[in-house]
Amino acid sequence: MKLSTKIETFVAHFGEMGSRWGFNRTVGQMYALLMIYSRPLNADEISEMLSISRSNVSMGLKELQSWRLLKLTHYPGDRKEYYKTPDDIIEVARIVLEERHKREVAPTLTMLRDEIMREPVSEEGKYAQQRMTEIYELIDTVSKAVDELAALSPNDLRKMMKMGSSVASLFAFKDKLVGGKRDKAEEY
Amino acid sequence: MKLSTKIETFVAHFGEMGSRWGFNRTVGQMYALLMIYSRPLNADEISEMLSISRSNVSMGLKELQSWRLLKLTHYPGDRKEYYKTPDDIIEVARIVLEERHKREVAPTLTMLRDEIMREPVSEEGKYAQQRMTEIYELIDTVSKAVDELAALSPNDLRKMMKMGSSVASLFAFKDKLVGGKRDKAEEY
DNA sequence: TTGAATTTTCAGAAATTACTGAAAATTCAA
DNA sequence: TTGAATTTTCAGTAATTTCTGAAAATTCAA
Repeated sequence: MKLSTKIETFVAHFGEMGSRWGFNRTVGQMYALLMIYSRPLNADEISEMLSISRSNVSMGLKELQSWRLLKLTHYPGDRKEYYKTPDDIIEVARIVLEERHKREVAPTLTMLRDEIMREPVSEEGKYAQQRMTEIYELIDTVSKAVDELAALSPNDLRKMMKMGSSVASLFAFKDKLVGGKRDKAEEY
Repeated sequence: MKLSTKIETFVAHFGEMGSRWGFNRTVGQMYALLMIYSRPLNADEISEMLSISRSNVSMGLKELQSWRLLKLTHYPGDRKEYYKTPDDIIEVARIVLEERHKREVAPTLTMLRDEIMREPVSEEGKYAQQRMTEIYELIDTVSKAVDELAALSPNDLRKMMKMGSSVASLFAFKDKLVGGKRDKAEEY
Protein backbone atom coordinates (compact mmCIF):
# COMPACT_ATOMS: atom_id res chain seq x y z
CA MET A 1 0.00 0.00 0.00
CA LYS A 2 2.13 2.87 -1.33
CA LEU A 3 1.44 6.42 -0.15
CA SER A 4 1.26 9.32 -2.58
CA THR A 5 4.13 11.82 -2.41
CA LYS A 6 1.80 14.49 -1.06
CA ILE A 7 0.72 12.29 1.80
CA GLU A 8 4.26 11.11 2.48
CA THR A 9 5.55 14.67 2.77
CA PHE A 10 2.71 15.71 5.03
CA VAL A 11 3.10 12.64 7.25
CA ALA A 12 6.86 13.07 7.55
CA HIS A 13 6.53 16.75 8.44
CA PHE A 14 3.94 16.20 11.15
CA GLY A 15 6.02 13.35 12.46
CA GLU A 16 8.86 15.78 13.08
CA MET A 17 6.63 18.51 14.46
CA GLY A 18 4.52 16.11 16.49
CA SER A 19 6.72 16.27 19.55
CA ARG A 20 5.81 19.93 19.97
CA TRP A 21 2.20 18.92 20.32
CA GLY A 22 2.98 16.37 22.98
CA PHE A 23 3.30 13.23 20.86
CA ASN A 24 6.26 11.23 19.64
CA ARG A 25 7.18 10.93 16.00
CA THR A 26 5.18 7.84 15.10
CA VAL A 27 2.06 9.05 16.87
CA GLY A 28 2.40 12.30 14.95
CA GLN A 29 2.72 10.38 11.69
CA MET A 30 -0.27 8.23 12.50
CA TYR A 31 -2.46 11.21 13.17
CA ALA A 32 -1.24 13.02 10.10
CA LEU A 33 -2.08 9.99 7.97
CA LEU A 34 -5.56 9.63 9.44
CA MET A 35 -6.12 13.31 8.93
CA ILE A 36 -5.52 13.39 5.18
CA TYR A 37 -6.49 9.91 4.12
CA SER A 38 -9.85 9.83 2.38
CA ARG A 39 -11.31 6.93 4.36
CA PRO A 40 -10.97 5.41 7.84
CA LEU A 41 -8.01 3.05 8.26
CA ASN A 42 -7.55 -0.01 10.44
CA ALA A 43 -4.50 -0.72 12.57
CA ASP A 44 -2.95 -3.16 10.10
CA GLU A 45 -3.21 -0.64 7.28
CA ILE A 46 -1.58 2.04 9.40
CA SER A 47 1.15 -0.38 10.40
CA GLU A 48 1.89 -1.23 6.79
CA MET A 49 1.60 2.29 5.38
CA LEU A 50 3.98 3.75 7.96
CA SER A 51 6.20 0.67 8.30
CA ILE A 52 5.84 0.49 12.05
CA SER A 53 4.99 -2.55 14.13
CA ARG A 54 1.42 -3.52 14.82
CA SER A 55 2.01 -3.18 18.56
CA ASN A 56 3.37 0.32 18.16
CA VAL A 57 0.24 1.27 16.23
CA SER A 58 -1.87 -0.16 19.03
CA MET A 59 -0.07 1.98 21.60
CA GLY A 60 -0.26 5.04 19.41
CA LEU A 61 -3.98 4.65 18.86
CA LYS A 62 -4.45 4.26 22.58
CA GLU A 63 -2.63 7.52 23.21
CA LEU A 64 -4.59 9.38 20.52
CA GLN A 65 -7.80 8.06 22.04
CA SER A 66 -6.79 9.36 25.45
CA TRP A 67 -6.62 12.76 23.73
CA ARG A 68 -10.15 12.21 22.36
CA LEU A 69 -8.76 12.75 18.87
CA LEU A 70 -10.17 9.69 17.08
CA LYS A 71 -13.51 8.56 15.73
CA LEU A 72 -14.26 4.83 15.36
CA THR A 73 -16.08 3.18 12.47
CA HIS A 74 -17.00 -0.39 11.57
CA TYR A 75 -17.78 -2.02 8.27
CA PRO A 76 -20.37 -4.82 7.96
CA GLY A 77 -18.75 -8.24 7.84
CA ASP A 78 -15.39 -6.89 9.01
CA ARG A 79 -14.41 -7.26 12.64
CA LYS A 80 -11.55 -4.75 12.41
CA GLU A 81 -11.84 -1.30 13.92
CA TYR A 82 -11.44 1.62 11.52
CA TYR A 83 -10.14 4.96 12.73
CA LYS A 84 -10.51 8.49 11.44
CA THR A 85 -10.13 12.04 12.72
CA PRO A 86 -13.08 14.38 13.26
CA ASP A 87 -14.29 15.58 9.85
CA ASP A 88 -13.84 19.16 10.90
CA ILE A 89 -10.24 20.24 11.33
CA ILE A 90 -11.34 23.02 13.67
CA GLU A 91 -12.78 20.41 15.98
CA VAL A 92 -9.34 18.80 16.11
CA ALA A 93 -7.71 22.10 17.02
CA ARG A 94 -10.30 22.73 19.71
CA ILE A 95 -9.74 19.33 21.32
CA VAL A 96 -5.96 19.73 21.30
CA LEU A 97 -6.31 23.12 22.98
CA GLU A 98 -8.62 21.72 25.65
CA GLU A 99 -6.45 18.70 26.36
CA ARG A 100 -3.27 20.70 26.54
CA HIS A 101 -4.93 23.14 28.87
CA LYS A 102 -6.03 20.29 31.12
CA ARG A 103 -2.66 18.53 31.04
CA GLU A 104 -0.25 21.43 31.19
CA VAL A 105 -1.80 24.77 32.06
CA ALA A 106 -4.15 23.70 34.84
CA PRO A 107 -1.47 21.87 36.88
CA THR A 108 0.85 24.85 36.49
CA LEU A 109 -1.80 27.24 37.74
CA THR A 110 -2.47 24.96 40.71
CA MET A 111 1.20 24.80 41.60
CA LEU A 112 1.54 28.57 41.34
CA ARG A 113 -1.58 29.22 43.43
CA ASP A 114 -0.30 26.88 46.15
CA GLU A 115 3.13 28.47 46.26
CA ILE A 116 1.79 32.01 46.18
CA MET A 117 -0.45 31.17 49.17
CA ARG A 118 2.44 29.75 51.23
CA GLU A 119 3.97 32.46 53.44
CA PRO A 120 7.51 33.18 52.24
CA VAL A 121 10.22 32.52 54.83
CA SER A 122 13.18 34.31 53.24
CA GLU A 123 13.80 37.46 51.25
CA GLU A 124 14.42 35.18 48.28
CA GLY A 125 11.08 33.51 48.86
CA LYS A 126 9.41 36.88 49.01
CA TYR A 127 10.78 37.90 45.66
CA ALA A 128 9.92 34.53 44.15
CA GLN A 129 6.36 34.93 45.40
CA GLN A 130 6.04 38.29 43.64
CA ARG A 131 7.34 36.90 40.38
CA MET A 132 5.06 33.87 40.61
CA THR A 133 2.11 36.18 41.04
CA GLU A 134 2.96 37.98 37.80
CA ILE A 135 3.38 34.67 36.01
CA TYR A 136 0.12 33.34 37.43
CA GLU A 137 -1.79 36.36 36.22
CA LEU A 138 -0.37 36.17 32.74
CA ILE A 139 -1.09 32.47 32.31
CA ASP A 140 -4.53 32.81 33.84
CA THR A 141 -5.45 35.67 31.53
CA VAL A 142 -4.23 34.01 28.38
CA SER A 143 -5.75 30.67 29.27
CA LYS A 144 -9.14 32.20 29.96
CA ALA A 145 -9.08 33.82 26.54
CA VAL A 146 -8.13 30.51 24.94
CA ASP A 147 -10.86 28.72 26.87
CA GLU A 148 -13.40 31.09 25.43
CA LEU A 149 -12.17 30.56 21.91
CA ALA A 150 -12.19 26.80 22.38
CA ALA A 151 -15.74 26.98 23.67
CA LEU A 152 -17.03 28.56 20.46
CA SER A 153 -18.62 26.10 18.06
CA PRO A 154 -16.58 24.94 15.07
CA ASN A 155 -19.17 26.68 12.97
CA ASP A 156 -18.69 30.03 14.67
CA LEU A 157 -14.95 29.62 14.43
CA ARG A 158 -15.22 28.97 10.73
CA LYS A 159 -17.20 32.16 10.29
CA MET A 160 -14.45 33.94 12.17
CA MET A 161 -11.86 32.53 9.82
CA LYS A 162 -13.78 33.73 6.80
CA MET A 163 -13.93 37.24 8.24
CA GLY A 164 -10.17 37.45 8.28
CA SER A 165 -7.84 36.99 11.13
CA SER A 166 -6.86 40.34 12.61
CA VAL A 167 -7.38 40.61 16.32
CA ALA A 168 -9.70 43.48 15.62
CA SER A 169 -11.80 41.34 13.32
CA LEU A 170 -11.89 38.48 15.76
CA PHE A 171 -13.21 40.79 18.39
CA ALA A 172 -15.76 42.35 16.10
CA PHE A 173 -17.02 38.89 15.33
CA LYS A 174 -17.25 37.96 18.97
CA ASP A 175 -19.35 41.07 19.46
CA LYS A 176 -21.80 39.78 16.91
CA LEU A 177 -21.87 36.37 18.50
CA VAL A 178 -22.64 37.78 21.92
CA GLY A 179 -25.11 40.29 20.54
CA GLY A 180 -23.03 43.40 21.14
CA LYS A 181 -23.33 46.44 18.88
CA ARG A 182 -20.67 48.72 17.48
CA ASP A 183 -20.49 52.01 15.62
CA LYS A 184 -18.04 51.26 12.89
CA ALA A 185 -18.51 47.63 12.03
CA GLU A 186 -17.96 48.43 8.39
CA GLU A 187 -14.34 49.22 9.10
CA TYR A 188 -13.62 45.53 9.41
CA MET B 1 23.84 27.69 47.97
CA LYS B 2 20.52 26.21 49.14
CA LEU B 3 17.32 27.17 47.31
CA SER B 4 14.15 28.11 49.17
CA THR B 5 11.30 25.60 49.00
CA LYS B 6 9.24 27.98 46.90
CA ILE B 7 11.98 28.29 44.32
CA GLU B 8 12.69 24.57 44.37
CA THR B 9 9.04 23.71 43.66
CA PHE B 10 8.81 26.25 40.87
CA VAL B 11 12.06 25.12 39.28
CA ALA B 12 11.12 21.44 39.46
CA HIS B 13 7.70 22.08 37.92
CA PHE B 14 9.03 24.09 35.01
CA GLY B 15 11.69 21.48 34.51
CA GLU B 16 8.96 18.90 33.90
CA MET B 17 6.82 21.22 31.78
CA GLY B 18 9.81 22.64 29.92
CA SER B 19 9.75 20.00 27.21
CA ARG B 20 6.35 21.28 26.05
CA TRP B 21 7.95 24.63 25.37
CA GLY B 22 10.69 23.11 23.29
CA PHE B 23 13.42 22.76 25.95
CA ASN B 24 14.74 19.82 27.87
CA ARG B 25 14.38 19.46 31.62
CA THR B 26 17.59 21.17 32.72
CA VAL B 27 17.14 24.10 30.35
CA GLY B 28 13.62 24.50 31.74
CA GLN B 29 14.98 24.46 35.28
CA MET B 30 17.65 26.99 34.42
CA TYR B 31 15.16 29.40 32.96
CA ALA B 32 12.76 28.95 35.84
CA LEU B 33 15.55 29.73 38.28
CA LEU B 34 16.65 32.84 36.42
CA MET B 35 13.04 33.94 36.21
CA ILE B 36 12.33 33.97 39.93
CA TYR B 37 15.74 34.66 41.43
CA SER B 38 16.06 38.23 42.68
CA ARG B 39 19.38 38.95 41.00
CA PRO B 40 21.34 37.86 37.92
CA LEU B 41 23.27 34.61 38.32
CA ASN B 42 26.50 33.40 36.77
CA ALA B 43 27.04 29.99 35.25
CA ASP B 44 28.85 28.59 38.30
CA GLU B 45 26.01 29.61 40.58
CA ILE B 46 23.44 28.01 38.30
CA SER B 47 25.54 24.87 38.12
CA GLU B 48 25.74 24.63 41.90
CA MET B 49 22.13 25.58 42.63
CA LEU B 50 20.73 23.01 40.22
CA SER B 51 23.46 20.39 40.70
CA ILE B 52 24.24 20.12 37.02
CA SER B 53 27.64 20.24 35.40
CA ARG B 54 29.22 23.48 34.38
CA SER B 55 29.36 22.34 30.77
CA ASN B 56 25.67 21.51 30.76
CA VAL B 57 24.93 25.01 32.03
CA SER B 58 27.03 26.43 29.24
CA MET B 59 25.06 24.51 26.63
CA GLY B 60 21.77 25.45 28.23
CA LEU B 61 22.64 29.13 28.30
CA LYS B 62 23.63 28.93 24.66
CA GLU B 63 20.27 27.46 23.76
CA LEU B 64 18.35 30.04 25.79
CA GLN B 65 20.33 32.76 24.07
CA SER B 66 19.40 31.36 20.67
CA TRP B 67 15.81 31.92 21.81
CA ARG B 68 16.71 35.55 22.72
CA LEU B 69 15.45 34.83 26.23
CA LEU B 70 18.39 36.10 28.29
CA LYS B 71 19.80 39.45 29.34
CA LEU B 72 23.50 39.76 30.22
CA THR B 73 24.96 41.82 33.05
CA HIS B 74 28.47 42.42 34.38
CA TYR B 75 29.67 43.53 37.78
CA PRO B 76 32.74 45.74 38.17
CA GLY B 77 35.84 43.78 39.10
CA ASP B 78 34.17 40.46 38.22
CA ARG B 79 34.91 38.87 34.87
CA LYS B 80 32.02 36.42 35.07
CA GLU B 81 28.90 36.87 32.99
CA TYR B 82 25.65 37.25 34.88
CA TYR B 83 22.37 36.19 33.33
CA LYS B 84 18.80 37.21 33.95
CA THR B 85 15.46 37.09 32.16
CA PRO B 86 13.69 40.18 30.81
CA ASP B 87 12.23 42.08 33.76
CA ASP B 88 8.82 41.90 32.20
CA ILE B 89 7.28 38.46 32.11
CA ILE B 90 5.07 39.50 29.20
CA GLU B 91 8.18 40.19 27.18
CA VAL B 92 9.23 36.60 27.83
CA ALA B 93 5.90 35.27 26.61
CA ARG B 94 6.06 37.45 23.51
CA ILE B 95 9.53 36.21 22.59
CA VAL B 96 8.57 32.56 23.09
CA LEU B 97 5.56 33.04 20.83
CA GLU B 98 7.67 34.69 18.13
CA GLU B 99 10.39 32.07 18.24
CA ARG B 100 7.97 29.17 18.18
CA HIS B 101 6.19 30.73 15.27
CA LYS B 102 9.46 31.08 13.40
CA ARG B 103 10.67 27.57 14.25
CA GLU B 104 7.46 25.56 13.95
CA VAL B 105 4.57 27.36 12.34
CA ALA B 106 6.37 29.05 9.46
CA PRO B 107 8.02 25.86 8.17
CA THR B 108 4.70 24.04 8.39
CA LEU B 109 2.94 26.73 6.37
CA THR B 110 5.70 26.60 3.78
CA MET B 111 5.41 22.83 3.47
CA LEU B 112 1.63 23.04 3.13
CA ARG B 113 1.78 25.81 0.54
CA ASP B 114 4.24 23.80 -1.54
CA GLU B 115 2.18 20.64 -1.41
CA ILE B 116 -1.10 22.42 -2.11
CA MET B 117 0.50 23.98 -5.23
CA ARG B 118 1.72 20.65 -6.59
CA GLU B 119 -0.83 19.14 -8.96
CA PRO B 120 -2.25 15.95 -7.40
CA VAL B 121 -1.66 12.78 -9.42
CA SER B 122 -4.10 10.38 -7.73
CA GLU B 123 -7.56 10.53 -6.21
CA GLU B 124 -5.83 10.12 -2.84
CA GLY B 125 -3.59 13.07 -3.61
CA LYS B 126 -6.63 15.12 -4.57
CA TYR B 127 -8.33 14.46 -1.26
CA ALA B 128 -5.10 15.13 0.64
CA GLN B 129 -4.77 18.44 -1.18
CA GLN B 130 -8.24 19.49 -0.06
CA ARG B 131 -7.55 18.60 3.52
CA MET B 132 -4.20 20.41 3.49
CA THR B 133 -5.95 23.52 2.26
CA GLU B 134 -8.29 23.45 5.26
CA ILE B 135 -5.37 22.92 7.60
CA TYR B 136 -3.38 25.68 5.96
CA GLU B 137 -6.21 28.15 6.35
CA LEU B 138 -6.72 27.32 10.01
CA ILE B 139 -3.05 27.61 10.93
CA ASP B 140 -2.64 30.77 8.88
CA THR B 141 -5.62 32.42 10.53
CA VAL B 142 -4.62 31.54 14.05
CA SER B 143 -1.01 32.44 13.52
CA LYS B 144 -1.86 35.84 12.10
CA ALA B 145 -3.95 36.55 15.18
CA VAL B 146 -1.09 35.48 17.42
CA ASP B 147 1.37 37.59 15.43
CA GLU B 148 -0.75 40.61 16.06
CA LEU B 149 -0.93 39.93 19.75
CA ALA B 150 2.82 39.39 19.90
CA ALA B 151 3.38 42.66 18.10
CA LEU B 152 1.59 44.67 20.78
CA SER B 153 3.92 46.29 23.31
CA PRO B 154 4.28 44.62 26.72
CA ASN B 155 2.70 47.74 28.10
CA ASP B 156 -0.38 47.44 25.94
CA LEU B 157 -0.66 43.77 26.78
CA ARG B 158 -0.50 44.58 30.46
CA LYS B 159 -3.35 47.03 30.06
CA MET B 160 -5.28 44.26 28.33
CA MET B 161 -4.64 41.93 31.23
CA LYS B 162 -5.90 44.49 33.71
CA MET B 163 -9.10 44.87 31.73
CA GLY B 164 -9.88 41.23 32.18
CA SER B 165 -9.41 38.45 29.76
CA SER B 166 -12.62 37.66 27.92
CA VAL B 167 -12.38 37.63 24.19
CA ALA B 168 -14.89 40.41 24.12
CA SER B 169 -12.74 42.50 26.42
CA LEU B 170 -9.67 41.80 24.38
CA PHE B 171 -11.49 43.08 21.34
CA ALA B 172 -12.75 46.14 23.09
CA PHE B 173 -9.21 46.89 24.13
CA LYS B 174 -7.88 46.44 20.65
CA ASP B 175 -10.48 48.94 19.50
CA LYS B 176 -9.06 51.50 21.87
CA LEU B 177 -5.54 50.79 20.74
CA VAL B 178 -6.43 51.30 17.11
CA GLY B 179 -8.63 54.28 17.87
CA GLY B 180 -11.97 52.62 17.17
CA LYS B 181 -15.11 53.58 19.05
CA ARG B 182 -17.92 51.44 20.46
CA ASP B 183 -21.36 52.06 21.93
CA LYS B 184 -21.32 50.00 25.03
CA ALA B 185 -17.77 50.05 26.31
CA GLU B 186 -19.08 50.19 29.85
CA GLU B 187 -20.36 46.66 29.53
CA TYR B 188 -16.85 45.32 29.74
C1' DT C 1 -19.02 -23.14 24.20
C1' DT C 2 -15.02 -23.11 20.90
C1' DG C 3 -11.48 -21.23 18.40
C1' DA C 4 -10.10 -18.04 14.86
C1' DA C 5 -9.60 -13.16 14.40
C1' DT C 6 -8.23 -9.21 16.48
C1' DT C 7 -6.31 -6.18 19.92
C1' DT C 8 -3.45 -5.23 23.95
C1' DT C 9 0.33 -5.75 27.01
C1' DC C 10 4.95 -5.78 28.25
C1' DA C 11 9.89 -7.16 28.80
C1' DG C 12 13.78 -6.40 26.46
C1' DA C 13 16.28 -4.18 22.45
C1' DA C 14 17.17 -0.22 19.73
C1' DA C 15 17.37 4.50 19.06
C1' DT C 16 17.56 8.94 20.66
C1' DT C 17 18.59 12.55 23.74
C1' DA C 18 20.91 14.52 27.67
C1' DC C 19 24.91 15.01 30.51
C1' DT C 20 29.69 14.97 31.97
C1' DG C 21 34.72 15.61 32.36
C1' DA C 22 38.59 16.88 30.07
C1' DA C 23 40.65 19.58 26.86
C1' DA C 24 40.60 23.56 23.80
C1' DA C 25 39.51 28.22 23.01
C1' DT C 26 38.76 32.78 24.48
C1' DT C 27 39.14 36.83 27.29
C1' DC C 28 41.44 40.28 29.65
C1' DA C 29 44.27 42.30 33.61
C1' DA C 30 48.79 43.08 34.47
C1' DT D 1 52.74 39.66 25.46
C1' DT D 2 51.68 36.30 29.26
C1' DG D 3 48.99 33.46 31.91
C1' DA D 4 45.16 33.04 35.02
C1' DA D 5 40.24 33.17 34.78
C1' DT D 6 36.45 31.96 32.33
C1' DT D 7 33.69 29.89 28.75
C1' DT D 8 32.93 26.58 25.04
C1' DT D 9 33.36 22.33 22.66
C1' DC D 10 32.95 17.57 22.10
C1' DA D 11 33.69 12.54 22.47
C1' DG D 12 32.13 9.18 25.31
C1' DT D 13 28.73 7.65 28.74
C1' DA D 14 24.39 7.68 31.02
C1' DA D 15 19.56 8.14 31.04
C1' DT D 16 15.37 8.21 28.78
C1' DT D 17 12.23 7.22 25.32
C1' DT D 18 10.57 4.60 21.63
C1' DC D 19 9.81 0.38 19.29
C1' DT D 20 9.35 -4.57 18.60
C1' DG D 21 8.06 -9.51 18.84
C1' DA D 22 5.94 -12.77 21.47
C1' DA D 23 2.52 -13.89 24.46
C1' DA D 24 -1.80 -12.84 26.78
C1' DA D 25 -6.32 -11.11 26.59
C1' DT D 26 -10.49 -10.10 24.30
C1' DT D 27 -14.12 -10.47 20.96
C1' DC D 28 -17.45 -12.71 18.41
C1' DA D 29 -19.27 -15.88 14.60
C1' DA D 30 -20.45 -20.39 14.26
